[in-house]
Amino acid sequence: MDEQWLSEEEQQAWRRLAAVLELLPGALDAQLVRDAGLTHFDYLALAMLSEAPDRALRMSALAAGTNATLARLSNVVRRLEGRGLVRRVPSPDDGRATDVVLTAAGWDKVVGTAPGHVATVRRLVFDALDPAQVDQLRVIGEQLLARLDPDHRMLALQQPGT
Amino acid sequence: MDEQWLSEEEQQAWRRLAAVLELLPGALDAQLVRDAGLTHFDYLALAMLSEAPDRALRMSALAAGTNATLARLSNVVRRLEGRGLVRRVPSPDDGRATDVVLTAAGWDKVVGTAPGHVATVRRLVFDALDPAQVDQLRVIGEQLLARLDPDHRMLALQQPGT
DNA sequence: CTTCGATAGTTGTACCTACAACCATCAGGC
DNA sequence: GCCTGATGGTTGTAGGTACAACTATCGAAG
Repeated sequence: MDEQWLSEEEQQAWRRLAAVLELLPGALDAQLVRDAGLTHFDYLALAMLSEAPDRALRMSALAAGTNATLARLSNVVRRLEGRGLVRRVPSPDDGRATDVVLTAAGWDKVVGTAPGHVATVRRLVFDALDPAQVDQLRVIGEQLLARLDPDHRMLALQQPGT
Repeated sequence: MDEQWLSEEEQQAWRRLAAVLELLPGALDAQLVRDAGLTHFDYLALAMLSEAPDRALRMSALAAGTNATLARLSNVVRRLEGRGLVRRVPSPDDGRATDVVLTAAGWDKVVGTAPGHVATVRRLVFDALDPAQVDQLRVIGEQLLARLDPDHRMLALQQPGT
C-alpha cells in the first residue's frame, strides 16, 4: 500500500465522487436552462444578489462569492443586464467599483425559479440520503472546503435557500 | 418545514457540496494543465484507454465512460491525435465505428502524469478525511450515482488508479 | 437484393470561459 | 500637488463545448 497511491477504499470513494462531480453540475444546469433559461452560474449570481442587503453587491464581492474571475462575471452581468434582470451602477464610494443591483424583474425571476431548482436538488441529492448521511455530508464538505477554500470566500456571503 | 424547501441541515450540507462542486474540478484541472498540459477530461480519456484491453476503445464506449457527447469526444480525440498521444483506426468489425488506441507516447504521458494527479487528489480530498469518512463518502457517492447514473455508465469501465 | 430505420462519427455555428492587455481610479509617500 | 504601485473592471483573442445538421454504415424486413 504505497503512500503514493490510493487504497482500495479510497479508490472506490474517489471514483464515485469523481462521477458525481462530472454528472451533478450538468444535471442542475440542464434543469435551469430548460425551465428558466438560466445557467447554474446565472442562477447562483442572481440568488446571491437576492440575499444581499439592498439586493446589491460589488462586482468583486459577487465574483469572490461565486468563485468567478472578474472577467467572467463581467460578461455574465452584461448579459443579465441586457435581459433586464440586473442593473449596473457606478459605486458612489469608489470610482473604480461597480455595484450590481437586482431589478424587480430579476427578483421575480429568482422567486419563480427557486422552487423548481430546490426540487431538483432534493430529488437528485437528499431523497437518496438518510438524515445521518446528510450530517456526514455536511461534515465532509466542511473539511474538504478547509483545503479548497481556506479563506471561506464561497461561504462568506449568505447563500440563498439553495 | 415545508417539503418544498430544504431543512436547515440540508441547506448547510448543500451549500458545502455546491462549493466543493465548484472548486474541486477547477483545482484538479489547474494541476494537470500546469504540470502536464492536459485538461482533466484529457487525462480521464487517456487513463481510461490505458486500462482498456489493448489500450483501445470504441469512440462510443469511451464517450459513455467519460460522460461526454460523441461530438465533444471527437474534438478532444482529434487534438490528442495531433499531439501523438492516441491514434484513430477504423474498426475492422464495424465500418461505422472508430477505435481509439493509446500510443506509446500516450502511455508514457499517463504514467508520467498519474503520480502528480494522485498526489493532488490525496492532498485535496483524502488527507482531510479519516477512514470512517472515506467509507461514508463511498456509500453516499454510490447512492447519489444511483439517481444520477441509473445505468452505471460511468463506472462500467475499469477506471484507472484515480 | 432493396429499402428503411437506427447507429457511429464528424463538422459548422453559436455561446461561454480563460488569459492577457488595457484603462481608470485610489492610496500612500514625498 | 505629484508619482507610483495596487485595485476594480472591461474587452480582444483564442480555445473548448453544445446543439443540430450531415454522411456513412449496419441490420432487419420483405
